[in-house]
This record gives sequence, structure tokens and C-alpha cells, in this order.
Amino acid sequence: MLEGQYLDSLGAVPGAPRPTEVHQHLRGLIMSGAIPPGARINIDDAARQLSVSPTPVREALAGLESEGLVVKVPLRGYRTTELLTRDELIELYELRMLLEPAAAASAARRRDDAALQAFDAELATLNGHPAALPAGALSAHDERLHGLVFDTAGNRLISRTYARTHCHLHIFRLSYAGSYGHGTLDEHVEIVRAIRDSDPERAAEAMREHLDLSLGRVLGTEAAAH
Amino acid sequence: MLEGQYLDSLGAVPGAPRPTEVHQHLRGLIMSGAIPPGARINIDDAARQLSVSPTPVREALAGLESEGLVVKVPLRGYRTTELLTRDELIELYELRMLLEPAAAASAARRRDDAALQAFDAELATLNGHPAALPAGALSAHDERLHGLVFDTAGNRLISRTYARTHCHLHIFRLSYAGSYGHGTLDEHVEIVRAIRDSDPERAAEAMREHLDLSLGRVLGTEAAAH
DNA sequence: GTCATTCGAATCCTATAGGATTTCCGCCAT
DNA sequence: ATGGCGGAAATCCTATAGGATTCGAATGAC
Repeated sequence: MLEGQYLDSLGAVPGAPRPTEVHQHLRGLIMSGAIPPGARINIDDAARQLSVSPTPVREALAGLESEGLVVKVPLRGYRTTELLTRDELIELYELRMLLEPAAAASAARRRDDAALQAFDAELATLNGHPAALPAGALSAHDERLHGLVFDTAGNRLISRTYARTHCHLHIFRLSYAGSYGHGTLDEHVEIVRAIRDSDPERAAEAMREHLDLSLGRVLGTEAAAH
Repeated sequence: MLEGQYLDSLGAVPGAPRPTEVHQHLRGLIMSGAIPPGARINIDDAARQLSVSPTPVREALAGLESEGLVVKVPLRGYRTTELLTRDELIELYELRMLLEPAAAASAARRRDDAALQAFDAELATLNGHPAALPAGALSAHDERLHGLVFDTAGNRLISRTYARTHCHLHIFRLSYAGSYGHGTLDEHVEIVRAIRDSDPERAAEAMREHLDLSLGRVLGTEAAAH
């Protein structure tokens, strides 16, 4: 339905590639929770609010559908993807458990000065604020840190593969705020420490433990909400 | 440029969901090699040959772009994705090595009568033909069998994740025919045998060995073509 | 002979209009 | 009062037309 508060900050350059912008814009709206899961998306309304014609919007939605962020019912319009069920959440963590420990180990093998500096910088962003962070800060930090692990691991195909599915977890966590406990940061520190020490086995183990605890936290909040 | 031999077998039912059909049609053309890697796709020509207007074609291409089958240069049109480089091929097999042994182990744990029957039926399709198979038969068999392993493993998220990247390997093998040796079938039999025996560890090991040998075969043909 | 420049054709991109389908609401019968 | 039915509004879907941009070839200069 598009609340109507999102500026139409495009349209200045007529020749600019608008479909890409519309795509990114809609993606941001979904990822930020502005368009809640399961909500219908009216093509004409969206086009009006973005000051474009329905055609680019339709094109962007087709792309988002292949990314799994929206679903299309042939003659009934588009809807955002429903929230992950408990089973789907467990499946997602099974996938993470396959990819991320291996990525952490690879990162420990391949890490260089630039990578370590990036890790330190990322950890420093939350170091001074032990608690009472703005909403979503921990979520964003978590996403960035895991992204750094994949980047350092050096397999771009795996990185993209993971990023494609990670967005669903992101949306899930937005809906059930508080899926992060105090342990999250400590576990991150432990992973980074193992990577800095070039200890692949310890990095993989730290990542496994982090994922295990993370799944417990997420399932806990889901059960509480239920 | 679309050779022009692909019939417009759609258009009978006006209300039918055509974008989906166009999407599947184009995907088939790319996956079958009818549109070679790196070729340009003219929207108007494609629309004419499919007897639809450019709009649904554009919509389908936007979806294919998110799947990684085509790339879009903003004001220069669409092109099919280039063939995998040697490094990308190795990255793909790294991903397979993470997902498929685990899937084989899971399949060995969860296999039931229906799954075993499906495996037998798949192996039987090539049993009578030891050699001199029609081109692409081995490739199709390989794809189906690995898909069966994932289906039996029971994690649909991982299945889709893999299917999304597998298509690139498929295209690669079409370009370098002969990436399958005599060993392929024997290795498949070994994997299925371990799954039938409910031996997860052996299934994973058989899959690892199969992937290792498969990578060697693929890299060999690539080196020979070079 | 080679390079830069200009002109033309082809192509992409967006907007608008019309047809087809679904959905929702009021109405009637039971 | 409840369930079935008919019509109108809303929405999706496709086609067509026009503007903007890019690519290729021909022309001219050095």
C-alpha cells in the first residue's frame, strides 16, 4: 500500500537507468520493513508515489520476484513474501551452518592487513555502546560482519549465494526485534580473534557456536511472540 | 539474435499468465544453448518471434537478470551471461563441495521407499545404454540425479539455492561437450548405494569423490579447448 | 593511409490507453 | 438471518506510439 512518506527523489535525469533505481528503492522499502511481509503492492499506487509509469515498476517487481522478496499471483497482483516459518528458519540456519564455518576458516587462511583493519573498524562501531543501541543497529552490524567474513573468504559466488537468502532472515529479525542478545558481540569478537590468529579450525568452531546460539535466540523470540 | 526457428506456441489463451510463459521460454532457450553465452538479445525481435509485445519480454528479462542468466547494460540492452571462467568454475565446485556431501548424508538418513524407487528409476534410464548416448542425455541425467539427492535431503531452501547456481554449470557443460566420462555413472551408482544402505558418512564421501573427479574432468576439457 | 567527426539507423526506455479478469458490495430469495 | 447472485469498481495485463540514447558507417582532414 506504500505509506506515502517515501520521497520521489528520482526523475531528475530522464536518461538515467530508472528501473535499477526503482528496483533498489522498492528493495529498500521491503528490507527496512516499511512494506510489511505479506502486504499487497499496488502497481499503480507505487508508480504514482515514485513518479514513474507502471512499466518500470512492473519490471522492478519481476526482478524482486526472482530474488524471492515478492510473489506474484498471475492475475491478482504482487505481494511481499510472507515471514519465514519456524521450519524455514531452521532450514536457513542449516544452510548457514554449511557455508559460514567454511567461510570463516577460509577467511582465517586468507586474511591480510586490510581485512583485519576492516574487522577492527566494524567491531569498533559498537564498542563504545555496550547497550541501548538504536533499533536495528545490531542487526546492521551483524549483517556487515558476516558479509566481511565472506568477503575475506574470497569466494564471490558463495557470497552472493548467501546474500540472496540472508535478506529473508533480515526481514524476520526486523519483525521480531530483540533477536540479539548480549552474547552476539562477544561471539563476533571470538570469531574475529580466531581469524586474526590465522586459526581456521578455531574460526570455524567459533562460527558454528555463534550460529547455534543465534538460532536459539531467534527461535526463542519467535516462540515468545507466539 | 534468436535464430527464428522457435515457434510461437503461445497466444491461444489471452488471459493466461504470459509473462511466466515468456520467462520459461527464454530460460529454455538459454539453458539449451540455443542462445549462446554472451549473445545479445534484441527485445523487439524476441517479442516478434514469441508473438507478444515487448513489455512482457522486458519483464521476463528482468526476472532472468536476477537469476543471473542475463545481464543488463542500462541503455545498451540485454546480453546472456558470459561463460564461467576457470576461477568461477572452481568457486562453483567449492560451493558444491559444501552443499552436496551434506545433502547426500541427509538423504541417506531420510530416504524412504519412494525416494529409493525414484533413484532406481533414474539410474535405469541410462542402464541399457552404456555408451553412444544422445548428446546432452548424460548432462540431463546428472542434473536430475543431483536434484533427487537434494529433494531427498529435504531442505528446500538449499535445493533452490543450488538450482540457482547450477544452471551456469549446465551451460558450461553444453559449450564444452564431453565433460562426462565413463566414471560418472559408476560414481552415481556408488552414491545411490550408500543412500540405500542408510550410510550417511559413506554417502557424503562418495559425493565428495564424485565432485572431485567431476571437477577434474571439467577442467580437463576446458584446458583442452583452450 | 589513418584518425577524428558527423550523420543516420537501430535500439532501448517510458508513458498512455484499452481490453480482460478478479474482487467487492449490495440485493434478493429462502 | 443467512446464503447465493448480479453488477460495478478496481486492478492487472498487453499493445502501441513517441522521445532519448547509443552504435556503426560514411565523409573529410591531416
